[in-house]
Amino acid sequence: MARGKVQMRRIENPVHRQATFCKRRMGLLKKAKELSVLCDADIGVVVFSPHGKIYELATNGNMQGLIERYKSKLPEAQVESNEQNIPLVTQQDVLLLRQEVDLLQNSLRYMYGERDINNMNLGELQSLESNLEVWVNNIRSTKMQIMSREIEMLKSKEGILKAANDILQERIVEQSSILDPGGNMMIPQVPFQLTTESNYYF
Amino acid sequence: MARGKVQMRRIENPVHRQATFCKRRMGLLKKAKELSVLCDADIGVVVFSPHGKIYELATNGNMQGLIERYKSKLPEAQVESNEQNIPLVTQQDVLLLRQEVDLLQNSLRYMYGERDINNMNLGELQSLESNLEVWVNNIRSTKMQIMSREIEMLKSKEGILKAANDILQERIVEQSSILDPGGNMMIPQVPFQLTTESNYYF
DNA sequence: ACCTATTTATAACG
DNA sequence: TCGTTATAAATAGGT
Repeated sequence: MARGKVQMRRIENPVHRQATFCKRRMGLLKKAKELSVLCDADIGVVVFSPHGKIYELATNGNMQGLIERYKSKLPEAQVESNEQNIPLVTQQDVLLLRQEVDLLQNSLRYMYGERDINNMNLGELQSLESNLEVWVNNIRSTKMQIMSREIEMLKSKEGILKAANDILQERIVEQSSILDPGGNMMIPQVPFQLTTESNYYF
Repeated sequence: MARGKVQMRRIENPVHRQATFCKRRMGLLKKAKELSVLCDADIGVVVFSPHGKIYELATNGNMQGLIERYKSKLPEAQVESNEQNIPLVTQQDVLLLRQEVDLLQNSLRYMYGERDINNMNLGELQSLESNLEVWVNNIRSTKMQIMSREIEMLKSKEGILKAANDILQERIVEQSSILDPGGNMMIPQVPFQLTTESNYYF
């Protein structure tokens, strides 16, 4: 895909093949994560390298759950397997339970992981905690931005009002010199109140 | 990835989300096929849409086979934990879990209901921030509970092991005085290794 | 592992 | 969903 189109067949050079495997494997998992996040989907990916090594991704953090969900949604799989003689009632009950669990997991996604106190996973909690902290930090920085913006706006408002005030003052001085050429009347020297006039300028 | 960078979070507009889901799903499966062909790897991909529809790819044409292969390569710890711990879930655990679930769902609903941090006002941000902080604190206290429990367990384990060790030592002294009444033989004074014996007590 | 020229994927729009 | 196109991302080949 770069520096030359690639033919869609097995790369014969083992070094090239290994390098491409590494790069594209990472790309594939990244794409899977992105699809999951953007579109609210649960995704499982398993990659077996030619040497048998496993690379996997389960966007809900639990491949077993995905596999069971997969099996439960595929009628053919059960017909195919040798478990036809197991009582149907039990099977259906299990399926219903699984679906319920899946729904819960779907709603909770990443912060899920502490279903059994005896079996809680510290690592998952840790990761959830830091995710939330990133989230809180984002909110705080957004708040800062909003407040900065308001401050900027108020400052510029202040500048404009001051200028308007100056103009009004001048005009008053003009008018009073016309009405009272001798300058004997008392003219208030304080600026006009700003709060009322400000609405005309915004 | 085109006509504008995309933020890595759930697409809120349902129409856009569906369109993106369709395109990216196809892209993901294509990438998986390519990796498989180019690098001679076996790959399984399962995608659950938010509405529960399944899209899948198994490069060897047989997802069941890939699943079996996946399971056979896993450390048995997971299978073991699944089968052992399900019976241990108590009513209390379920209640606690439900409460936790409610809290999480409320936070989530609040978040997603507001679409996007950038469109929230200061008051909403403030409220969301404190919700998240409650959440983080709950997680921290849960972590503390887990760790306390582990510490308790390790301590009691230690006590039992020490007692067992003492008993074993006594027995050795008895035996050696029978075998060697004169006390001329060298008797090792170090305790037996605990790691092996401990398995009999747990 | 890092660097870019290029190919691919895809967001926005109709 | 399908087509188009401008642009972001992935990555092949090289160092």
